[in-house]
Amino acid sequence: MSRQTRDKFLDTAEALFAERGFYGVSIAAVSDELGLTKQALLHHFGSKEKLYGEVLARLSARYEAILTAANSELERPAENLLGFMHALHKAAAARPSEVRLLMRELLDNKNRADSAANWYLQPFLARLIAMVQAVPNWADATDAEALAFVYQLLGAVNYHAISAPTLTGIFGAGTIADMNAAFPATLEGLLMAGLRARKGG
Amino acid sequence: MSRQTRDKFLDTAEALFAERGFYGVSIAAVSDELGLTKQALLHHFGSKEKLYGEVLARLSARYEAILTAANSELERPAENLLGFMHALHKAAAARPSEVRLLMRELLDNKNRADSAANWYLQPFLARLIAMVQAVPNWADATDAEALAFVYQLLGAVNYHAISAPTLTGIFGAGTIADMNAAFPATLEGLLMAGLRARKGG
DNA sequence: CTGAATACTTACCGTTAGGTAAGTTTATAG
DNA sequence: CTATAAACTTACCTAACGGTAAGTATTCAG
Repeated sequence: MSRQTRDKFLDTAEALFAERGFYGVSIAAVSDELGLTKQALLHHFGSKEKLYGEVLARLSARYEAILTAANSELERPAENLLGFMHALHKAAAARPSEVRLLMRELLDNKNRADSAANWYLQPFLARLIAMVQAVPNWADATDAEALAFVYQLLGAVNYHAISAPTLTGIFGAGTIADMNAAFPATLEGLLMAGLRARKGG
Repeated sequence: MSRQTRDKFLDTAEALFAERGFYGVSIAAVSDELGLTKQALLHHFGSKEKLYGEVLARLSARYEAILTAANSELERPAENLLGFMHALHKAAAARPSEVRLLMRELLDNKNRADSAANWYLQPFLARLIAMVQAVPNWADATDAEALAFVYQLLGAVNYHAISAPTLTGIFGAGTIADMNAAFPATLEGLLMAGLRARKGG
């Protein structure tokens, strides 16, 4: 019974934090959504900060899983990287609120040394750098160069993921549905062409 | 005299909103930074919402200027697009807090129909779509396809711009300085290769 | 010297925030 | 049947929030 309520709190908090940010959400708003009082929430999590921490930890675990799952074909580095980017895009499209939350954390953690972003991003990015350097063309690239490249792709995926509401407001649902449909192919073109571009494209 | 204080308020508010978001900043925090009371701020701007609106309006005007400035060589569409992306990246690198603020607005404006993002982004994106379609390879691309492409580049630039603090925390200042140095060339490779990739790359 | 406007300040108000204290209800183990 | 613990609630506290009201100090035109 406890597990159920706890998880419901985490689900609701995740959605609200993604939508309005840490300071934009009160613990009363979270508990109201479940028909409970804020003291019920405090009973389970102790404080708002701890609730937020648990939300981020859960999110980090999910990304860890995507990373592990997409890491199958080590003998074909370019395809592996491509597969990973597609998996990331798919996950981002399926759960845009997760990306919104991660983006907020990226913006907010500037002055928080103990931030979640640091420990979930580090292995994640290290792995991606290695994947880029596994591609023949990029074998001699420095970490910084590989990071610059892969971070651009990450930015392309994540920025797109958080933009749907705004873009729909500007261009209408039809155009944005077409854009989303065109996105994976365009991303693939960008990635593969970018990989080849190094050393005489 | 009034002009000076007003502008100082706007500068301070812009920096703080970029750092902590609308709800994370109190008007007292802004005015304290200038050694004034919050009533001085209210005297000039009326309310916190209006202050925020003026900050966004000023920001929007600056981006308008970048757009106009980088729109010189219309006869060479690919180079024009490239020039624009470089200008955007340069502006983002020079004033990362602006990008942070715009990113927050992109996250927050979901339920605000009258949001600033809508009116500053629309002409901005329309222009970029036209620039992509002016490239021979992309002449027959739909708006949605061109948008998908250009939005990936926008994402690459903006995501990178807000990430410096976090990345520095993970990889150290040296590696990130190298990454920043490598960024324009990598972006150029991605853009040009991506442009060529369409229709048999 | 006077009057009005501008740029502020001190004093205050109602609301909401996160959090504590002290119950009460419910389930379960002995 | 009882004891204990977990899952809550009601009541309350202090601090901070955005904002109003009513000043005061300074500047400057007539």
